[in-house]
Amino acid sequence: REALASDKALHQTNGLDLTKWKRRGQRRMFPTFQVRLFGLDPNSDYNVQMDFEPVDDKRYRYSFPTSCWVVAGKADTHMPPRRHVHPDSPAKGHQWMKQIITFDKLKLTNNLMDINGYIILNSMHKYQPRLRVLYRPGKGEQTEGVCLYRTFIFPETKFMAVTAYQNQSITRLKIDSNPFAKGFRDCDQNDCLGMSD
Amino acid sequence: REALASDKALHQTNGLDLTKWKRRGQRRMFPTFQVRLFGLDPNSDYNVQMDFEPVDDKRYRYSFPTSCWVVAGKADTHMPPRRHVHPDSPAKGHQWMKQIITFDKLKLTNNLMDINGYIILNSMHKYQPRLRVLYRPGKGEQTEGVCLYRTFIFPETKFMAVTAYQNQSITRLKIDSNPFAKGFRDCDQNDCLGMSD
DNA sequence: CCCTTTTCACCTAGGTGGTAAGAT
DNA sequence: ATCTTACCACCTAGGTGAAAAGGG
Repeated sequence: REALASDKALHQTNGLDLTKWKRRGQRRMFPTFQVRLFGLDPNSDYNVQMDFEPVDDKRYRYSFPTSCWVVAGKADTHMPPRRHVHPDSPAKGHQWMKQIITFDKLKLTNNLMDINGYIILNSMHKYQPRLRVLYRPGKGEQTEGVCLYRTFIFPETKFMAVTAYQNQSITRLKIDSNPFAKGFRDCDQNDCLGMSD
Repeated sequence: REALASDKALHQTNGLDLTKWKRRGQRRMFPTFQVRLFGLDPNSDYNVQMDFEPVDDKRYRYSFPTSCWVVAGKADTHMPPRRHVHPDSPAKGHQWMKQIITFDKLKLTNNLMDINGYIILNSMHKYQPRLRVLYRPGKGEQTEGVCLYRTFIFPETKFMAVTAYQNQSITRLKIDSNPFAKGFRDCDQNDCLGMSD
């Protein structure tokens, strides 16, 4: 059951294009990581970032008979972790707090040679997204030059990186909930009778 | 001839949609205002902005017989001018200087009730775009709280605001140079034989 | 009559999973 | 056998001028 919750956040780091080398192998996260911040100093500058921590030292495979992810050996060597800086950074505390922060520009890839600054993950490995809030001391402030930050982890956002979906119910979930996958929806569902359009 | 140069920057503040009230009457500037900055302090924060100044107190109309803009009376009352802050603001001097700054998010409207923060212009009036570079003194700095800025004006960027094109050659120029108008191009031109896609 | 608004087909730009071919 | 890559049809989202309709 725990495993199912993780499954829901399963993401794809699939290959694409190659016509433009820049575009090779990159996909968004879906669902998008969103968060709301409280308690910042309204008039100070903050940087908001995300990174991805390997959950364990294992490689997984999907067992179809049991519909479960099972350990399939030791982890591949991980790349030095990259950080995705939220594009609104830097911004004042009051700007960060006044609305939900959405990481919809964050892109994942399994291309070790990536030069676009995308987050590099190993397929078939499990990851824990992490939120980082950095305080930027102003000029002349006592702590200038020091980097103060705090890390937030939401265990329910763990997921398995894949290049192709392993679990049919995840595929269906994404098709039903991601607007860009509308073309694959069965319009027999009550979805299409609702107020959607 | 001078008038022709202005003509080239002619823009449209045309109406759209209305299904979404938010979307009523707004168009981009084309060609986009672009600029390159030098001589900033690399490690200080700057805001980069644009606004639009009425060139004179006149209203114009287009004389088809003479293919010229002619004065057609006194100017309508202008709205208090809005400022478009470049979305990368604030940023350090070295970030502004390392590449061309493009104002492609700037939108014009003639909707006096606009609530989106778009630039409000009067149709059939002449405008001068202005660039503003604001220096933001850091915390504890001597000039903190004071707003230091410099204004840059490029006379060749003056233009007439319109809701519909008056001059056929402007229409042709835009169709030929704006990628979004590709559907209106005559493919008899040598354009289509070139290395364009 | 002159200008503005609305709607439209046709683009750019880019995010989906399916699918077949490729790689190991 | 298992996972990855490349390509595709089909979407979302939004920027074009043409043309018809609207308004003073």
